[in-house]
Amino acid sequence: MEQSRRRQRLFFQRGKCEELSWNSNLWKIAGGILYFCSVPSIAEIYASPPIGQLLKVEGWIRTRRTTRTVSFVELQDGSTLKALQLVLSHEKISLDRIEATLHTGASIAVWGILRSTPDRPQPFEIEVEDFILYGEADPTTYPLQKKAHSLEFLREISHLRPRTRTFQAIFRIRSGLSFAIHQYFQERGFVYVHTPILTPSDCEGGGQLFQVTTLALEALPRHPDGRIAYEKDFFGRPAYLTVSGQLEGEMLSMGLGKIYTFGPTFRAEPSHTPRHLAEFWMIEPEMAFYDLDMTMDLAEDFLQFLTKAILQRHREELEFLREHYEEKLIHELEKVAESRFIRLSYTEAIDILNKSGKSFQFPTSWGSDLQAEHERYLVEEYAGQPVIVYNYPKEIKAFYMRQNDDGRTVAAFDVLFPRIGEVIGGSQREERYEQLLRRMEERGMDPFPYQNYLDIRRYGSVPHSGFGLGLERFLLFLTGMTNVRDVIPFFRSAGQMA
RNA sequence: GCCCGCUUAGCUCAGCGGUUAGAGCAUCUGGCUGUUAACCAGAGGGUCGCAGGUUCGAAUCCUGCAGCGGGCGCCA
Repeated sequence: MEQSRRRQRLFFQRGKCEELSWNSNLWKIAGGILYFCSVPSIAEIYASPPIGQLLKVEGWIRTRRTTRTVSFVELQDGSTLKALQLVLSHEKISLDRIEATLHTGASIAVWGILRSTPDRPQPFEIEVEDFILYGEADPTTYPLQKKAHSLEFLREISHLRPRTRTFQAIFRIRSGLSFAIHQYFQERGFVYVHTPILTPSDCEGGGQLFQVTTLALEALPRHPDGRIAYEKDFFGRPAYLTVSGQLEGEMLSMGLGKIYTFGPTFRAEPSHTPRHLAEFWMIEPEMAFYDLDMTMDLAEDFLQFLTKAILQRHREELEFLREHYEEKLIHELEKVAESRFIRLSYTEAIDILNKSGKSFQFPTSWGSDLQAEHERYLVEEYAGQPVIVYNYPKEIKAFYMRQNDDGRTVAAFDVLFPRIGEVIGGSQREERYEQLLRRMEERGMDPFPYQNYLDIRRYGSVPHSGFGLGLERFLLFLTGMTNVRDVIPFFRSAGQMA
């Protein structure tokens, strides 16, 4: 911006005017003098309006309103949720040309002077000298209109929904959140590591995996006994898409100290809910020498840092989403950013639920997992703010979580948020070789695929901990959306590839 | 995987056994002293998701299927 404005102040040679083309930033005025136009984004114009200057602006048409002598176009270019009003005098630009081309969704470049309009709803507008059409948008078939559309409808046109302010706001917040996540960890000495996407084992045994193969599915090579001949597959053995980078993250943290992963994760579970995706993004920090309390402190500080970052850096987007989707959005974010999370041991949580006087669909008793209705009660009725539940019964948690001295609980924790439930799950890991092996045997797990994972307990093992944050679920909280399909650009879920 | 709901014009929806299926917005046409979801008038636009059944008669009732949405489970 600064550079292009300086350029505009330079003088240029006299000469004949070039034909306007899409990449032309020249403009001829009376006398045949050629000027360079600056080509600011709409965000730059709002940040520092170059009133009275000749500009070239490019974007997509949001709406057009035509009166007898003049037409108004609202132009958006993605740089801000705000639109730029263009004024087209029918004396300069024929009404026929306007009506033939300037429809909602069409893309154009305009040249014109920025005029201040202090007595109008918008602060300024472009008095258009001329425009060119990049791409038309036939109004009889273009799906988007100037009126609001349902999120369900927009899900069917995932290639066009980035044209809406709703999705511009969401994807800007998603971008800002990703940046803030890196910022938080980088400023605190964490190393960003890339754990593999292709994995050899169905680690954790729980989630269903997507199998990856180069074998011809219609003619699988088989052994005489009918087994599939995986030695002919690409890796010489079965391969899958990762369901978590945690096990590799632990190995990396045993050398690098504090690490985090931030990447895609794949689950082949046919869950038809507003909270599940087959491909989603997860952040998994893993810290050597961290116990459960330190990790819960980190998780709370992390979530508050991210929430504050979005409040500070994405006010415009939050205001838009608050106005159109969730009245309490900013209020909720501020509350989370400011107040300490309530910490309850699992045993305390069960006690509170038992004494609540509520009749739950699933009864609460020590040893059973907390259901969605229980989490909702704890967060929304009991605490009124985020809750961390820790020290769960070992039977309902994963094999790698560290056993507590009581013999019946593990050092696990979940962070429960208003509206979205569990946003973080984490634990101190079992760093003692014998205990880990015994846990796996109790569960009937074959330790063979976990030799490397066990090995790091044999050589220089240390107490360590980590957690996982589901990016899309946290984005539900930050944006006020209620379906994870609306916070990822192109969703993949059971039976659907947007 | 289990349960519930929805599917009518490009979009959002009304009609829920009885003439030729409606509204707003969008589109098109005309009008309008610069509009702000502009406004005013008019026009075009529908195999009422698909298949079958009940009935003198089905958008409407029943069955199956499909798609979408939601609740629960699993989880992040």
